Amino acid sequence: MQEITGMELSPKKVEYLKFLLRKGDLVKTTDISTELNVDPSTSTKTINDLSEYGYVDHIPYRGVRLTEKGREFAEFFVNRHNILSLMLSHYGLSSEDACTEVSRFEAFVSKDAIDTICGAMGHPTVSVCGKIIHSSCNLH
Amino acid sequence: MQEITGMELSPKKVEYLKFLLRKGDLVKTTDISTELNVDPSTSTKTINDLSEYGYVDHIPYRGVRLTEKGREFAEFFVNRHNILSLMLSHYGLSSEDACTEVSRFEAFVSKDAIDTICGAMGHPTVSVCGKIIHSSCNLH
DNA sequence: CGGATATTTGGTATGTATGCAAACATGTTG
DNA sequence: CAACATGTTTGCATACATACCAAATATCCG
Repeated sequence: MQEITGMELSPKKVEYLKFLLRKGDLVKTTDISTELNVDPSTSTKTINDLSEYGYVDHIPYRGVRLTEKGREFAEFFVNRHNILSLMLSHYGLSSEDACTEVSRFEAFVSKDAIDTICGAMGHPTVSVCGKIIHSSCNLH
Repeated sequence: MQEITGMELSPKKVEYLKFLLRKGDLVKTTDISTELNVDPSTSTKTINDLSEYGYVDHIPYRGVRLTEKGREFAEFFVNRHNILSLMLSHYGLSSEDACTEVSRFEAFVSKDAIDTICGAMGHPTVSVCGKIIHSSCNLH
Protein backbone atom coordinates (compact mmCIF):
# COMPACT_ATOMS: atom_id res chain seq x y z
CA MET A 1 0.00 0.00 0.00
CA GLN A 2 2.00 2.94 -1.13
CA GLU A 3 0.97 6.51 -1.69
CA ILE A 4 -0.27 7.14 -5.20
CA THR A 5 0.12 10.66 -6.53
CA GLY A 6 -1.22 9.77 -9.95
CA MET A 7 1.74 11.09 -11.87
CA GLU A 8 4.10 8.19 -11.44
CA LEU A 9 3.65 6.82 -14.92
CA SER A 10 3.60 8.20 -18.44
CA PRO A 11 0.43 8.00 -20.54
CA LYS A 12 1.65 4.96 -22.44
CA LYS A 13 2.63 3.07 -19.33
CA VAL A 14 -0.77 3.80 -17.84
CA GLU A 15 -2.29 2.18 -20.91
CA TYR A 16 -0.13 -0.88 -20.40
CA LEU A 17 -1.25 -1.31 -16.81
CA LYS A 18 -4.90 -0.79 -17.62
CA PHE A 19 -4.68 -3.41 -20.34
CA LEU A 20 -2.95 -5.87 -18.04
CA LEU A 21 -5.69 -5.42 -15.46
CA ARG A 22 -8.36 -5.99 -18.09
CA LYS A 23 -6.73 -9.17 -19.34
CA GLY A 24 -5.70 -10.47 -15.95
CA ASP A 25 -3.29 -13.29 -15.36
CA LEU A 26 -0.27 -13.96 -17.50
CA VAL A 27 -0.33 -11.81 -20.63
CA LYS A 28 1.94 -12.23 -23.65
CA THR A 29 3.95 -9.21 -24.68
CA THR A 30 2.65 -9.88 -28.16
CA ASP A 31 -0.94 -9.45 -26.99
CA ILE A 32 0.08 -6.10 -25.60
CA SER A 33 1.75 -5.06 -28.82
CA THR A 34 -1.35 -6.05 -30.78
CA GLU A 35 -3.69 -4.19 -28.45
CA LEU A 36 -1.60 -1.05 -28.31
CA ASN A 37 -0.51 -1.12 -31.93
CA VAL A 38 3.20 -1.14 -31.35
CA ASP A 39 6.02 -3.42 -32.41
CA PRO A 40 6.49 -6.46 -30.14
CA SER A 41 9.97 -5.21 -29.35
CA THR A 42 8.46 -1.99 -28.07
CA SER A 43 6.08 -3.71 -25.70
CA THR A 44 8.85 -5.94 -24.42
CA LYS A 45 10.99 -2.91 -23.65
CA THR A 46 8.21 -0.99 -21.97
CA ILE A 47 7.28 -4.01 -19.91
CA ASN A 48 10.86 -4.26 -18.77
CA ASP A 49 10.71 -0.64 -17.65
CA LEU A 50 7.56 -1.35 -15.68
CA SER A 51 9.18 -4.42 -14.23
CA GLU A 52 12.21 -2.46 -13.04
CA TYR A 53 9.94 -0.32 -10.91
CA GLY A 54 7.95 -3.25 -9.60
CA TYR A 55 4.68 -2.76 -11.42
CA VAL A 56 4.83 -6.10 -13.23
CA ASP A 57 6.62 -9.40 -13.19
CA HIS A 58 7.98 -10.45 -16.54
CA ILE A 59 8.95 -14.04 -17.20
CA PRO A 60 10.80 -13.83 -20.50
CA TYR A 61 9.16 -15.73 -23.34
CA ARG A 62 6.31 -16.62 -20.99
CA GLY A 63 4.35 -13.55 -20.13
CA VAL A 64 3.65 -10.59 -17.89
CA ARG A 65 1.65 -10.28 -14.72
CA LEU A 66 0.75 -7.30 -12.53
CA THR A 67 2.42 -7.22 -9.13
CA GLU A 68 0.34 -6.23 -6.13
CA LYS A 69 1.66 -2.71 -6.56
CA GLY A 70 0.87 -2.81 -10.26
CA ARG A 71 -2.66 -3.95 -9.57
CA GLU A 72 -3.26 -1.12 -7.11
CA PHE A 73 -2.05 1.43 -9.59
CA ALA A 74 -3.98 -0.12 -12.45
CA GLU A 75 -7.18 -0.05 -10.42
CA PHE A 76 -6.62 3.59 -9.64
CA PHE A 77 -5.93 4.32 -13.30
CA VAL A 78 -9.17 2.68 -14.36
CA ASN A 79 -11.14 4.56 -11.74
CA ARG A 80 -9.49 7.80 -12.70
CA HIS A 81 -10.41 7.21 -16.29
CA ASN A 82 -13.99 6.41 -15.40
CA ILE A 83 -14.47 9.36 -13.09
CA LEU A 84 -13.01 11.83 -15.56
CA SER A 85 -15.12 10.37 -18.35
CA LEU A 86 -18.22 10.71 -16.24
CA MET A 87 -17.31 14.29 -15.46
CA LEU A 88 -16.88 15.20 -19.12
CA SER A 89 -20.12 13.47 -20.00
CA HIS A 90 -21.84 15.86 -17.58
CA TYR A 91 -20.68 18.66 -19.84
CA GLY A 92 -22.19 17.38 -23.02
CA LEU A 93 -19.56 15.03 -24.37
CA SER A 94 -20.76 11.67 -25.65
CA SER A 95 -19.46 8.56 -23.93
CA GLU A 96 -17.08 7.89 -26.77
CA ASP A 97 -15.81 11.44 -26.98
CA ALA A 98 -15.40 11.65 -23.22
CA CYS A 99 -13.48 8.40 -23.21
CA THR A 100 -11.22 9.45 -26.08
CA GLU A 101 -10.61 12.83 -24.60
CA VAL A 102 -9.81 11.51 -21.15
CA SER A 103 -7.43 8.94 -22.58
CA ARG A 104 -5.25 11.76 -23.80
CA PHE A 105 -4.88 13.60 -20.51
CA GLU A 106 -5.74 11.27 -17.65
CA ALA A 107 -2.10 10.49 -16.88
CA PHE A 108 -1.66 14.07 -15.68
CA VAL A 109 -4.51 14.25 -13.20
CA SER A 110 -3.57 13.73 -9.56
CA LYS A 111 -5.14 11.25 -7.20
CA ASP A 112 -6.01 14.10 -4.86
CA ALA A 113 -8.01 15.78 -7.59
CA ILE A 114 -9.75 12.51 -8.46
CA ASP A 115 -10.67 11.92 -4.82
CA THR A 116 -12.11 15.41 -4.57
CA ILE A 117 -14.07 15.11 -7.81
CA CYS A 118 -15.27 11.67 -6.81
CA GLY A 119 -16.52 13.00 -3.49
CA ALA A 120 -18.27 15.95 -5.13
CA MET A 121 -20.08 13.48 -7.39
CA GLY A 122 -21.24 11.46 -4.42
CA HIS A 123 -19.01 8.52 -5.18
CA PRO A 124 -20.86 7.24 -8.19
CA THR A 125 -20.62 3.55 -8.94
CA VAL A 126 -21.19 3.65 -12.65
CA SER A 127 -19.53 5.76 -15.31
CA VAL A 128 -19.96 6.00 -19.04
CA CYS A 129 -16.94 3.75 -19.45
CA GLY A 130 -17.52 1.11 -16.82
CA LYS A 131 -17.95 0.56 -13.14
CA ILE A 132 -16.25 2.69 -10.52
CA ILE A 133 -14.85 0.95 -7.48
CA HIS A 134 -14.02 3.10 -4.50
CA SER A 135 -11.59 0.96 -2.56
CA SER A 136 -8.78 3.35 -3.41
CA CYS A 137 -10.68 6.58 -2.88
CA ASN A 138 -9.29 8.38 0.12
CA LEU A 139 -12.42 10.42 0.67
CA HIS A 140 -14.84 7.55 0.60
CA MET B 1 -7.74 31.85 -39.22
CA GLN B 2 -6.75 28.27 -39.18
CA GLU B 3 -8.40 25.28 -37.62
CA ILE B 4 -7.27 24.69 -34.07
CA THR B 5 -7.42 21.13 -32.81
CA GLY B 6 -5.86 21.99 -29.48
CA MET B 7 -3.08 19.44 -29.70
CA GLU B 8 -0.70 21.32 -31.93
CA LEU B 9 1.69 22.31 -29.19
CA SER B 10 3.42 20.58 -26.30
CA PRO B 11 2.69 21.64 -22.71
CA LYS B 12 5.76 23.83 -22.43
CA LYS B 13 5.13 25.58 -25.72
CA VAL B 14 1.59 26.30 -24.59
CA GLU B 15 3.05 27.98 -21.51
CA TYR B 16 5.30 30.07 -23.70
CA LEU B 17 2.41 31.34 -25.80
CA LYS B 18 0.23 32.08 -22.80
CA PHE B 19 3.04 34.07 -21.24
CA LEU B 20 3.65 36.01 -24.43
CA LEU B 21 -0.02 36.90 -24.62
CA ARG B 22 0.02 38.08 -21.00
CA LYS B 23 3.05 40.25 -21.55
CA GLY B 24 2.07 41.51 -24.95
CA ASP B 25 4.35 43.31 -27.34
CA LEU B 26 8.03 42.57 -27.69
CA VAL B 27 9.21 40.21 -24.98
CA LYS B 28 12.82 39.39 -24.15
CA THR B 29 13.77 35.71 -24.21
CA THR B 30 15.34 36.37 -20.83
CA ASP B 31 11.99 37.45 -19.40
CA ILE B 32 10.60 34.16 -20.62
CA SER B 33 13.41 32.18 -19.06
CA THR B 34 12.89 33.98 -15.77
CA GLU B 35 9.15 33.42 -15.79
CA LEU B 36 9.35 29.77 -16.76
CA ASN B 37 12.41 28.97 -14.69
CA VAL B 38 14.60 27.70 -17.47
CA ASP B 39 18.00 28.63 -18.75
CA PRO B 40 18.00 31.56 -21.22
CA SER B 41 19.43 29.25 -23.85
CA THR B 42 16.44 26.99 -23.42
CA SER B 43 13.92 29.74 -23.97
CA THR B 44 15.81 30.94 -27.03
CA LYS B 45 15.71 27.49 -28.56
CA THR B 46 12.05 26.95 -27.79
CA ILE B 47 11.19 30.34 -29.21
CA ASN B 48 13.02 29.41 -32.37
CA ASP B 49 10.92 26.27 -32.62
CA LEU B 50 7.76 28.33 -32.23
CA SER B 51 9.06 30.76 -34.78
CA GLU B 52 9.68 28.00 -37.32
CA TYR B 53 6.02 27.12 -37.22
CA GLY B 54 4.86 30.69 -37.38
CA TYR B 55 3.59 31.21 -33.85
CA VAL B 56 6.03 34.00 -33.04
CA ASP B 57 8.41 36.41 -34.69
CA HIS B 58 11.83 36.44 -33.15
CA ILE B 59 14.19 39.30 -33.77
CA PRO B 60 17.49 38.01 -32.39
CA TYR B 61 18.82 40.00 -29.46
CA ARG B 62 15.69 42.17 -29.59
CA GLY B 63 12.71 40.15 -28.55
CA VAL B 64 9.77 37.97 -29.40
CA ARG B 65 6.28 38.82 -30.52
CA LEU B 66 3.21 36.68 -31.20
CA THR B 67 2.18 36.45 -34.81
CA GLU B 68 -1.50 36.67 -35.65
CA LYS B 69 -1.58 32.88 -35.65
CA GLY B 70 0.25 32.77 -32.35
CA ARG B 71 -2.18 35.20 -30.80
CA GLU B 72 -5.16 33.13 -31.89
CA PHE B 73 -3.67 30.02 -30.40
CA ALA B 74 -2.64 31.79 -27.21
CA GLU B 75 -6.13 33.13 -26.74
CA PHE B 76 -7.55 29.68 -27.16
CA PHE B 77 -5.02 28.29 -24.71
CA VAL B 78 -5.97 30.82 -22.08
CA ASN B 79 -9.66 30.15 -22.57
CA ARG B 80 -9.09 26.44 -22.42
CA HIS B 81 -7.23 26.84 -19.18
CA ASN B 82 -9.97 29.00 -17.72
CA ILE B 83 -12.83 26.78 -18.76
CA LEU B 84 -11.16 23.64 -17.46
CA SER B 85 -10.30 25.38 -14.19
CA LEU B 86 -13.89 26.48 -13.81
CA MET B 87 -15.06 22.94 -14.47
CA LEU B 88 -12.80 21.46 -11.82
CA SER B 89 -13.84 24.12 -9.34
CA HIS B 90 -17.40 22.87 -9.78
CA TYR B 91 -16.23 19.55 -8.41
CA GLY B 92 -14.79 20.83 -5.20
CA LEU B 93 -11.29 21.90 -6.16
CA SER B 94 -10.08 25.24 -4.88
CA SER B 95 -9.13 27.86 -7.43
CA GLU B 96 -5.47 27.23 -6.84
CA ASP B 97 -5.74 23.47 -7.01
CA ALA B 98 -7.91 23.64 -10.11
CA CYS B 99 -5.42 25.94 -11.77
CA THR B 100 -2.45 23.77 -10.85
CA GLU B 101 -4.19 20.61 -11.92
CA VAL B 102 -5.31 22.03 -15.24
CA SER B 103 -1.85 23.32 -15.99
CA ARG B 104 -0.61 19.77 -16.04
CA PHE B 105 -3.08 18.39 -18.55
CA GLU B 106 -4.62 21.23 -20.52
CA ALA B 107 -2.34 20.74 -23.51
CA PHE B 108 -4.07 17.44 -24.21
CA VAL B 109 -7.66 18.64 -24.28
CA SER B 110 -9.13 19.25 -27.72
CA LYS B 111 -10.81 22.42 -28.88
CA ASP B 112 -13.91 20.42 -29.73
CA ALA B 113 -14.18 19.25 -26.14
CA ILE B 114 -13.65 22.77 -24.84
CA ASP B 115 -16.33 24.14 -27.12
CA THR B 116 -18.76 21.49 -25.93
CA ILE B 117 -17.97 22.07 -22.26
CA CYS B 118 -18.17 25.80 -22.73
CA GLY B 119 -21.59 25.45 -24.32
CA ALA B 120 -22.84 23.18 -21.53
CA MET B 121 -21.77 25.81 -19.02
CA GLY B 122 -23.71 28.49 -20.84
CA HIS B 123 -20.62 30.28 -22.07
CA PRO B 124 -19.51 31.72 -18.77
CA THR B 125 -17.54 34.92 -18.88
CA VAL B 126 -15.62 34.55 -15.67
CA SER B 127 -13.56 31.65 -14.39
CA VAL B 128 -11.60 31.07 -11.24
CA CYS B 129 -8.47 31.99 -13.16
CA GLY B 130 -9.56 34.97 -15.13
CA LYS B 131 -11.99 36.13 -17.76
CA ILE B 132 -13.25 33.92 -20.53
CA ILE B 133 -13.57 35.42 -23.98
CA HIS B 134 -15.65 33.53 -26.49
CA SER B 135 -14.43 34.88 -29.79
CA SER B 136 -12.82 31.55 -30.59
CA CYS B 137 -15.63 29.32 -29.33
CA ASN B 138 -17.22 27.56 -32.28
CA LEU B 139 -20.45 26.95 -30.42
CA HIS B 140 -21.03 30.47 -29.27
C1' DC C 1 35.50 52.83 -27.89
C1' DG C 2 35.25 49.13 -24.88
C1' DG C 3 33.85 46.77 -20.95
C1' DA C 4 29.61 44.90 -18.72
C1' DT C 5 25.63 42.61 -19.73
C1' DA C 6 22.33 40.16 -22.47
C1' DT C 7 21.48 36.71 -25.90
C1' DT C 8 22.41 33.02 -28.95
C1' DT C 9 24.93 28.86 -30.63
C1' DG C 10 26.98 24.40 -30.20
C1' DG C 11 27.51 20.54 -27.73
C1' DT C 12 25.61 17.26 -24.68
C1' DA C 13 22.29 14.80 -21.69
C1' DT C 14 17.91 12.58 -20.15
C1' DG C 15 13.40 10.42 -20.55
C1' DT C 16 9.98 8.45 -23.40
C1' DA C 17 8.62 6.09 -27.31
C1' DT C 18 9.43 3.71 -31.54
C1' DG C 19 10.99 0.22 -35.38
C1' DC C 20 14.02 -2.95 -37.79
C1' DA C 21 16.99 -6.75 -38.04
C1' DA C 22 19.35 -10.22 -35.77
C1' DA C 23 19.62 -13.43 -32.04
C1' DC C 24 17.36 -16.46 -29.24
C1' DA C 25 13.75 -19.49 -27.07
C1' DT C 26 9.71 -22.36 -27.52
C1' DG C 27 6.79 -25.76 -29.17
C1' DT C 28 5.34 -28.65 -32.86
C1' DT C 29 5.77 -32.03 -36.16
C1' DG C 30 7.61 -35.40 -38.79
C1' DC D 1 14.22 -35.95 -30.81
C1' DA D 2 15.83 -33.01 -34.42
C1' DA D 3 14.59 -29.35 -37.26
C1' DC D 4 11.73 -25.89 -38.51
C1' DA D 5 8.21 -22.40 -37.87
C1' DT D 6 6.79 -19.17 -34.79
C1' DG D 7 6.99 -16.13 -30.93
C1' DT D 8 9.93 -13.14 -28.12
C1' DT D 9 13.83 -10.49 -26.89
C1' DT D 10 18.12 -7.82 -27.66
C1' DG D 11 20.98 -4.49 -29.99
C1' DC D 12 21.20 -0.69 -32.65
C1' DA D 13 19.25 3.49 -34.38
C1' DT D 14 15.99 7.29 -34.55
C1' DA D 15 12.85 10.97 -33.07
C1' DC D 16 10.99 14.42 -30.08
C1' DA D 17 10.75 17.30 -25.89
C1' DT D 18 13.14 19.37 -22.53
C1' DA D 19 17.15 21.06 -20.39
C1' DC D 20 21.92 22.89 -19.03
C1' DC D 21 26.69 24.56 -19.65
C1' DA D 22 30.32 26.91 -21.93
C1' DA D 23 31.70 29.60 -25.67
C1' DA D 24 30.69 32.93 -29.09
C1' DT D 25 28.32 36.94 -30.35
C1' DA D 26 25.58 41.12 -30.07
C1' DT D 27 23.90 45.14 -27.63
C1' DC D 28 24.08 48.80 -24.40
C1' DC D 29 25.98 52.42 -21.87
C1' DG D 30 29.50 55.09 -19.69
